[in-house]
Amino acid sequence: MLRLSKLTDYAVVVLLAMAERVPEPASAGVRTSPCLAGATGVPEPTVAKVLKALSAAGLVASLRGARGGYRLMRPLEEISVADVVTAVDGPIALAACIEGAASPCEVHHSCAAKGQWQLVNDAVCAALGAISLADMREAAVPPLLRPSGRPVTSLPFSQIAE
Amino acid sequence: MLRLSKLTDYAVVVLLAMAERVPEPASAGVRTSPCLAGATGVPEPTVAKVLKALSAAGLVASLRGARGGYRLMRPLEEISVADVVTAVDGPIALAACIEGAASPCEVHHSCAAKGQWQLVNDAVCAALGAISLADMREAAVPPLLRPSGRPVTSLPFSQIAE
DNA sequence: AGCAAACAGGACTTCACAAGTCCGATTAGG
DNA sequence: CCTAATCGGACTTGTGAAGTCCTGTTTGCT
Ligand code: SF4
Ligand code: SF4
Repeated sequence: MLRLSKLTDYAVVVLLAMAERVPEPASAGVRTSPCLAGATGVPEPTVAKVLKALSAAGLVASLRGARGGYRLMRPLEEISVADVVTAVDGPIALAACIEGAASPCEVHHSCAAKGQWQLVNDAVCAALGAISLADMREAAVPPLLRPSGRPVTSLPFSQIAE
Repeated sequence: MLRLSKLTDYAVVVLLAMAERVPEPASAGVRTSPCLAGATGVPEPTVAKVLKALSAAGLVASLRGARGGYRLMRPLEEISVADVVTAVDGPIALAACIEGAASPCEVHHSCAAKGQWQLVNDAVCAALGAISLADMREAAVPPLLRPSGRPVTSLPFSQIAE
């Protein structure tokens, strides 16, 4: 069905919630896991898990100890969907012969399309990297699809790959 | 990991194998399941399963009876990756709030990004629909990515949706 | 007419990954 | 120095894909 992980979906929701609501400026945008859980409706442990992956990827910073929490580092205009996907679900590798090792595809020796998925993979990465979270937030879906050639964030592929 | 179904991968491999090798022109390009299994290295039952899905979607035609087999209907210049994905894995629906029902997303009532995935979904559909199997075959991956604005097949979205 | 080859369709079993849950380590605060 | 609140990682469970198999139907060949 080509569905991305539900964790990734929740990650976007949580990030949008983090940026949207800043009622207490005293904390400088620091939000705790239960706070975000209550704001989004996602169960707390799941939110915590998502935040862990995001902090490991460097998208959000974690402040430990009492009065701690999470704080997003970059404005969400500079966070692409590809960043969130790679942070939560790992690198984007549609087939088994891209670079996501551990499964050398048991028929790779007699496969005519061995490295050809790279083209599709790059196209998907570009499509996901061209959409920022800010676009998703204010997306009233104006046309049916934008001209598809406008790189909103235009982040290099090396960043996506790693 | 954002991996597409392995069946989809095999479907592309099988389609390429069907088009590539035509040693006996007497059959007009008709290939049997065990023949394709031997040519690709994929186990026969899996090949049969893939072919069934492809014939159900109308990408290949099936000739029953002895001396039967499968024959691809369109030249693979006119078959996009999105067609194969939708034929094998069903419609492309990244999140649970696109149109792939059966799972209304238990937090949809308090989700700020309810319909925003549609933008990303359309972008992915466009990216997958702009690449044909012929592009994959002769893809020596010339640059790193093509200008991303050239619709190779330019099939309408309605075809992707259904 | 009878037989063999090949597809159609479904059901079943197996298994890996994701989803969700839990408790321990760490740190700011009092 | 102690407490409290939080992050961090490890664990258990469930769902869905992947793969296999079987039976019925159709067609060509002998
Ligand atoms: S394209 Fe070929 S080698 Fe690559 S994962 Fe698919 S079957 Fe394996
Ligand atoms: S975007 Fe919101 S409503 Fe849509 S699937 Fe994700 S959590 Fe559910």
